[in-house]
Formats: sequence, C-alpha cells, structure tokens
Amino acid sequence: MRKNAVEQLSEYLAGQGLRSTTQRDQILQVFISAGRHLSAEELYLRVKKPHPGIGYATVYRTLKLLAEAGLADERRFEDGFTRYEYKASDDHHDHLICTKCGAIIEFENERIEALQQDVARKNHFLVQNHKLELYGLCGDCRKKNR
Amino acid sequence: MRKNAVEQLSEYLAGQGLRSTTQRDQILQVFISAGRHLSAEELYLRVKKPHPGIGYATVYRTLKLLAEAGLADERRFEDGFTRYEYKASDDHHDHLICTKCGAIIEFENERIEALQQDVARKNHFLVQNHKLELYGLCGDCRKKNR
DNA sequence: TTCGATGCAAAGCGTTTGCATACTG
DNA sequence: CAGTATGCAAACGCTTTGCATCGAA
Repeated sequence: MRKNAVEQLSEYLAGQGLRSTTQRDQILQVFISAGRHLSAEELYLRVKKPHPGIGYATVYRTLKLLAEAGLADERRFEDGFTRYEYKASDDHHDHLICTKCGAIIEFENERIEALQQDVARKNHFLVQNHKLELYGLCGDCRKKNR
Repeated sequence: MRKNAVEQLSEYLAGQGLRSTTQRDQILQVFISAGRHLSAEELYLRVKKPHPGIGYATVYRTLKLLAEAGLADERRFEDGFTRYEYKASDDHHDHLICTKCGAIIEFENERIEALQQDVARKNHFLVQNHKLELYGLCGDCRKKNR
C-alpha cells in the first residue's frame, strides 16, 4: 500500500469541505490491499468481512469519491459492470482480457501511446484519456483448448 | 447500403432455422441507413417513425441478432449504454470520442494493430477482438474552449 | 450543534424476459 | 398446423437516491 494513500484521501476531503470517516478509511484500505479490477460488489463483500456493518451504498459512494480524488480509475469492460482499480500516480496501463476465464493482464506500451498521439494530432484532437483492451484467450486457456 | 445486407441476414436466419420477418428487414434497413454508433433507443425512435407499430423489445432482439449474424458490432462506450454499428466486412476501426460534444471520429492505424499483436505474443495471448478509444476534445470543442 | 455521511430500502435506467397473440414456413 | 416472432408490460441487474439517523468538526 502506498504510504500516504489515506493521507491523500484526507487532503482531498479537507480541500472539498468533506469529512473523513472510519468507513471511508476502511474501504480505502481494503480497496488498496485487495488487488486490482474490483467491481463494487467484490469490494463490498471484502469490506463486509472485517466490517460487517458497512452498506452497499457507502461502497459505491466511496468508490466514486476515490475516483474524484484521483486514487482510483473507473473502467467499464464488456462484462457490463464497472470495475475500479487503484491508481498509482503515473502508472498508466492497458489490458488483455481473457474471454474464457476472465483473467485480466496489464501491459504498457509506449510506442502504441506515441502512435495514438499521432492519430489524435492528425484529427485535431486533444487526448485526455484512453482505453485499450485486447480481448481473446490467455496462455492457459489456449493450452486447455487443445 | 451494402447491396446484399438483407440477403446476408436472410441466409443467416435460414441457416439457423429462424424466420425472416418484415420487422427484421425494416429494422435492418433503418439501421444501415441511419449512420453509425446508434444506441438501441436511437434506433427504436428512428424505426418508429416509418413503422409505428414496432416494439422496443423487437429492436433489442434484432440488434442482438444482427450482431450474431455478423452485420453489427456491439460496443460499450463510457456513457453507459451499448451502441451498435453496422459492420462492413473487413473494415476495422477505432474511435476518438469527444468528452464535450459527444462526437465520435473513427480511425484506423495498422501500426498500432501490429504493436498490439506484439504485446499479445509476449503474453502468450491470442487476440480475438480489440477496442481502442481515445477520449478527449475534438477540434471544434478545442476552438470553442479558447 | 451543524451539516455532511451512513444504512436501508426504494427508485432509476438500460436491457431482458414471460406470455398471449400474430405470423412464417 | 407447428413453432418462431412480436408487442406489451413486468422483471432484471447494476447503480443511484431519498430519508431518517448518526457522527465528525
């Protein structure tokens, strides 16, 4: 866990005139330690174990908050629901997604990003954000298929 | 409109033991002539004008059918609902999406696709499909912003 | 003590489905 | 005729919201 994620949240909250709460801290900690690409439901279930009183809505609200605070990225994959991932400061990456087992592999590729900028420039477009997903079969599923 | 799209649908239906209906043909024709990236609702509204009797569900069901028949691509953008686009046989492309006015610009870039294959190969991954979306400001909106 | 945050349940919203009826093959 | 397709409305699944209560500042 990044050493000052909780602080980063506190600062954001303070700056917005919002309040720090135990629930928000609990959710943030579980979120960070739980691994990537969680749906709201997955996070809710994980948070619920140590903190049974927590409500579904609070998880949703906190996740949106984390996204606003720059601590989480919100992504919709093709499975229809929104997943969140903890956002380390400047670590941008894209995804390989196995259509059979659901595995999600991350990758980065600077050359692709550079080409994206070329495309944008040619279209007088200013890129703020992008999303690249490759759907297919992961190594394991390819083996099993044979 | 591609000259034999209706035939292509008929063939698919026949092959699957399904039936050709006037609604399916009407929806397909409106879909093709209506331009790209339609949501089910947009298509429903457009089909409704000339064919008021048509039902919402039929549009949804037909759209899924067209996707199965290979005549349409189903995509979820970040605005939360599914959009469909008419699929010319081998015309693959990606999207620039303006976060301000909603404009969708298409592009193709072979070098990016080649690099995607490299990434996949390194991860023992077999790509079946991919999705690249660049979100940002289009030329018009950049001008207006100043 | 004020006003934002929480938890619950209900509402929203796009999409899907059950069912009686209409129509294709 | 048999069985699929349609249209309507109700159901769905994920997400958001209203409201009374709780708790941070």
